Amino acid sequence: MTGSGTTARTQWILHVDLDQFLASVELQRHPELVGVPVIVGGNGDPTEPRKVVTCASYEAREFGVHAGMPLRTAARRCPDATFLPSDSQAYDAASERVMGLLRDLGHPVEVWGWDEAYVGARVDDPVELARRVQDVVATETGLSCSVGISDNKQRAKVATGFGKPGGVFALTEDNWMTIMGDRHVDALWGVGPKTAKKLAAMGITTVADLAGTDSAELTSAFGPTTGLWILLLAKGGGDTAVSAEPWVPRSRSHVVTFPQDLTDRADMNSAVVDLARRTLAEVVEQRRIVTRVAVTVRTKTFYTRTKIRKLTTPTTDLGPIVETALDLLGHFELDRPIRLLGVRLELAMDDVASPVVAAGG
DNA sequence: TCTGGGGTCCTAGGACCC
DNA sequence: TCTGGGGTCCTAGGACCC
Repeated sequence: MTGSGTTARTQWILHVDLDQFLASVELQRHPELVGVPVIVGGNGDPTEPRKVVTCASYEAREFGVHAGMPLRTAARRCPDATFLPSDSQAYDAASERVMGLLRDLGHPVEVWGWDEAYVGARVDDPVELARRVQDVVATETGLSCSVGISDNKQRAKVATGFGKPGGVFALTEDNWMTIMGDRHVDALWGVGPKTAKKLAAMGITTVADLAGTDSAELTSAFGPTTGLWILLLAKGGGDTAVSAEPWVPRSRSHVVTFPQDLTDRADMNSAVVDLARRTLAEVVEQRRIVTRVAVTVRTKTFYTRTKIRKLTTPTTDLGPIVETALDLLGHFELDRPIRLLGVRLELAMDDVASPVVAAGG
């Protein structure tokens, strides 16, 4: 395919991550808030219990506010912050615009949620491309993004962290171990607190430690897939494929945390029916078929369990889905106050209608 | 001022069949 | 009669991520 004069260029992977995405979208609508702490979450009421921060602006982060923190804690830490309700439609629209701009660059784009995407590109100068991405996004949308550069997704993602906010950073074979070797294993994308603790018990605390561990030791502790995977991550490896194919969801779910715990069985039933109905409506809209139904229960003490059952026949009918969900609910001990209920519908992956091939791009 | 919501993937173990 | 072992399907639970 490629002659010696035009040897295949490196396939670079750029990880594009929008900075403080939700807060930035809000700042565009409320320019008077630029430069002051902004906290997005819940209904925008900082006194509301059982609601958490979805996104904190950099100014709010200075006060120790971060995503996942209860709004009431955030209000205590940063009383002067402006609290705004989460407006998913606005974020959807902003995200679509950005992803469209990325696609217009002519390289495959793999979307990873609202505010992240991978761009795969065989170019000589990935830094130049990264700058161009930032430029186009800033010019067309006013949003700032950080870009990580590498030759696989995981390393590119880690690189982005060094570029935030608004910067570009490349991590490659040449600088990986120099930069990452002494860092704690949880700096790797995919190594969380549990794995880190288990590794620490094995005497492995840094990325370099992990990279130098015998694979047999890791596979016996973590299983054949996970063991080899975290070893690869420590060595700077990862997924090298960027797919522009539209993602086909495996499941659709909704959960609800009640403002006050439920103790009445009839209330629990109606909540589950409502969750199933809403979730199924979205599944049907996507022209998908349900194969399994799962129900999640969380008690007052945060004890959380899920029961799941395969349907005798894949279906889009509400009847058997609700019946299954209620039956699963009935298999829990419901004598304790219930904090959260959830319904997840798992979807048939075969016979998924192929995406319509657009005639005109 | 306790701990949201939406996802994916992997592993373990029991049941069942050959 | 007793025993070994592979393969598959299913559910529960864990871990991680944004």
